[in-house]
Amino acid sequence: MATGRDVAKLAGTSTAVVSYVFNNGPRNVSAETRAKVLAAAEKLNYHPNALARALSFGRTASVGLIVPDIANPFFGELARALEDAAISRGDLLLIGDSALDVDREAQIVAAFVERRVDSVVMVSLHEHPDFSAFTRAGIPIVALHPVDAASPASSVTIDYDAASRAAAEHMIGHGYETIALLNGPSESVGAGHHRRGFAAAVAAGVAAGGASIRTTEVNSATSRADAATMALDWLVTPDRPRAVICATDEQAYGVLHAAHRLGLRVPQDLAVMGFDGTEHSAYAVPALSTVRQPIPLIAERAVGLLRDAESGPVHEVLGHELELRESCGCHDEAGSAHR
Amino acid sequence: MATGRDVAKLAGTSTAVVSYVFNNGPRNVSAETRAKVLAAAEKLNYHPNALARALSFGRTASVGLIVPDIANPFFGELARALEDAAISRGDLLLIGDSALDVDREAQIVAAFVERRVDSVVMVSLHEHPDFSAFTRAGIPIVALHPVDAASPASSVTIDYDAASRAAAEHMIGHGYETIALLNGPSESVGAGHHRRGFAAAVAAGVAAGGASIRTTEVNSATSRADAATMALDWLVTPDRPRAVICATDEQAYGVLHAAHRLGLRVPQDLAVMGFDGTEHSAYAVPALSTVRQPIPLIAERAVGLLRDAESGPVHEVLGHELELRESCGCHDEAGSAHR
DNA sequence: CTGTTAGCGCATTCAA
DNA sequence: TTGAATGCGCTAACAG
Repeated sequence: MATGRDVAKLAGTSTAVVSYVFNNGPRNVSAETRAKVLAAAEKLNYHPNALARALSFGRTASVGLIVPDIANPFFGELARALEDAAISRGDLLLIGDSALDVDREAQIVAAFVERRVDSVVMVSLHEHPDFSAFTRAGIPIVALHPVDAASPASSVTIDYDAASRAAAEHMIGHGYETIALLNGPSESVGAGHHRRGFAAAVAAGVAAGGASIRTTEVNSATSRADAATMALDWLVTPDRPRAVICATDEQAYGVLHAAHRLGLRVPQDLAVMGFDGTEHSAYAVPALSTVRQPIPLIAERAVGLLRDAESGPVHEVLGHELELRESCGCHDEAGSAHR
Repeated sequence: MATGRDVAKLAGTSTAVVSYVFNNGPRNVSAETRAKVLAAAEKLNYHPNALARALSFGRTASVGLIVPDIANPFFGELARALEDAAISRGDLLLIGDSALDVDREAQIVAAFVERRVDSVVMVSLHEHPDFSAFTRAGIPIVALHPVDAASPASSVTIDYDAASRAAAEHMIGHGYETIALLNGPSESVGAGHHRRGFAAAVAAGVAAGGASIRTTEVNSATSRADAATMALDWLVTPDRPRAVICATDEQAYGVLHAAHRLGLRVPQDLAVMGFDGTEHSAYAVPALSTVRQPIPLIAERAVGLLRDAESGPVHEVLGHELELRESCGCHDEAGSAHR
């Protein structure tokens, strides 16, 4: 690869001028020499070495993203949105997939620190993540899930408790009397929020004098495969619930599949509610009712916080939205009337 | 961040020794000083600066991956598999999402070149990609789709023509007499392969004296949203086909959704075949019959080619597999008998 | 407006 | 076995 020196030599100038040209500063360059430099660079296929530049400049123009599972479309959409935001700032987004493996997560954290990413956006596998590797390196970090008050990380999230509660209240409003929460692994990051939101909705329903509701919590990994396997056993029993509220869309897809295999009609025999609200949820069979997280907004705010990150951790809470479609029993897009 | 000099100072040695310790060479270090260096590094939270190291060493220990759409689970799974392969080599995988946008693709290519990734794995948006930015920089590249014979890139693919043909032959074997190909955009990268494979199967069927088959090709973007929208209009007409073969699973999901909305039963009223075979296809409603690409193998071979990439472009063709489930009419996992 | 030069942090050759 | 010194490619302060 050609270096700045090669370009300078060919253009008959110094390396400083080459630098000035490619950075539009900090010194001015005459139009004539600028043209010569550009021509030489073109001819030599010169691309400034970002490593050397970063080493000198003290900034890598890159932000790291760590997600638990890049094969989950929710994180795919998130990565997409963050890349949009990063690129429009002139940064490169480095995506790391921890693949639901804590060792892998640690490896990626280390790799990002060593590569001196300017900042990090992270969805950790841990309930109480250890951000010290980043903070000790002076790398600002935004978590996309709630963090401890004492944590050095900023966060951008929706109000999970409220969102879960809204989902549950909606199902209660449908009049379903046996409702199950299909939660993530019971000690997983978000499980407590879904549990609390669900319980709050039930308590409020009872207080309001509604019919008594039987509830249960079951668990599966956050994947459609696990949820389907689990649901295939679970929903075959005669005391299966009338409605299922899932902690993620992925799990909801698994339930939808299991219901189909078992010959259960959704929503007539089993109502299903998801959580996350990726674009895919609209194209499920049947269309999945879900709680939509505002992914583009989350991405935008996350990089926004990174930009002016000097002022200590900030915690932003964004709004969620109930996306009501067919699977919960609201709309009927498939023909036969119900509800 | 602490530097090697800080560590050397605290350990009472020179920076050279620090380097020797962290690289296990090229010189030996006495156990005693080694311990002192390690202790000092630990205390200072020393992480070697990968940029400086790369600048000096001439190697960044990173491989770039460019995919058209990271929100498509096929590419998510691919990224996952490639990250596995890269990490086991001690490399970091940089994932770039071109988001189906050729300008974005060009930006990522430039960013990877400037960051001097050691090699690139790419699924281009172009039918005839221009790899010159990489080749002129001496960066070896593996495409995961067929490339021109004159191309400097290696490739790892399945035989798309044969795979498409196998899918079509299977549907013909079911006895469906009106079969449509839901292809990608007609000038898109893989459209020609699917078209040829489909045509070959039909011709072979006719030659074998089978019943005459009416065929059509329709097109949509490679997304379930587009496919669903398109199918909603298309399948409502009385002359809709009995079977649809899709160029991607994403499009098949869109068809499944549209069929549901239109009250068409799959496979009784409409048989559907996908293509790609990600894990998700097994959990569709109904389970999707599809052509499975061997993603882990593709990933492994891709980084394998990168390792010993000095010997000019290599083209590997891997095997595909027909994954027969419910949507094509083969299995019935949902109760009522048919076929 | 432009050239010279000193780092940025690390790896490594050459001396010791 | 260890230390001093040089270079990787680029930026920016310092001199012209």
